[in-house]
Amino acid sequence: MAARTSHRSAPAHTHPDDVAVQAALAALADPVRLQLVRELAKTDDWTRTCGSFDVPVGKAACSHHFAVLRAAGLVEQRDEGARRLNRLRRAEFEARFPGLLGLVLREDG
Amino acid sequence: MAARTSHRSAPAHTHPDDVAVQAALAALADPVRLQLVRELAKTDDWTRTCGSFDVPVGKAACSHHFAVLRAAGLVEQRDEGARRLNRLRRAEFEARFPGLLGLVLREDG
DNA sequence: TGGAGTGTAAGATCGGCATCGAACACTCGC
DNA sequence: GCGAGTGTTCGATGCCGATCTTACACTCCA
Repeated sequence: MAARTSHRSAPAHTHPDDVAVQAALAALADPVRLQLVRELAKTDDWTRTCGSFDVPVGKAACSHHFAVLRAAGLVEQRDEGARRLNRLRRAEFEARFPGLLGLVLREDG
Repeated sequence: MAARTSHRSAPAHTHPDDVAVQAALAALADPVRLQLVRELAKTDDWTRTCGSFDVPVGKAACSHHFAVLRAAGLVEQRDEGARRLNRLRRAEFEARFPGLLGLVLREDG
């Protein structure tokens, strides 16, 4: 199994190509998830852990939101030791839904 | 009151500029509303009435959905006699959320 | 090996939204 | 005026999703 840092089962990912427009919109229509995506976009890939976000919800809810973002093809997760690192799938998502990520990351409401 | 065809109170409209991204996404994340927008895009402006859509819901729900689309700056309505005609606000919405309407109107899921 | 830190899973609760049925308002043609 | 057609509003209902608490699994480090 090569150089795996973790023995935890890797989370199931969905490629943006397999995501319906409606699912993508629904994923981004939630305020908490919107904040997660925006904060995630501000930092480098594989630097933010699930619990490092300043969201007004508990860790269980936060974990749930990341599962939704994963299913929508918006984020990718990788285990590194006890932590689960995240990455925004900019390129793939942009290829599937051109412009959508840009709209969401704009400053204005 | 000039040349009004109707005496019914005109529905309240919201300009896309006053709509938050999240509200726009939420409006389009519903399957029925998505269908309404798509069908509306296929025909000329001011030709479709509220009840002329083949949606799997009653007229009360349909009326509600049009109110949501109106509040999201997606459609404009105009009374003409007993009927309420609709128009997709392509240009204004495109100016506010570039590319979003195009994504939604694409053929693929 | 034990404790701290991190994330997930399960079960319960709660609120919001989509929907419906019925009643009402308005317009048009007879 | 009356009936048909069209659309909105109201109240009630049902369901899905967001959230919490608790418990569990896993990793790291002392």
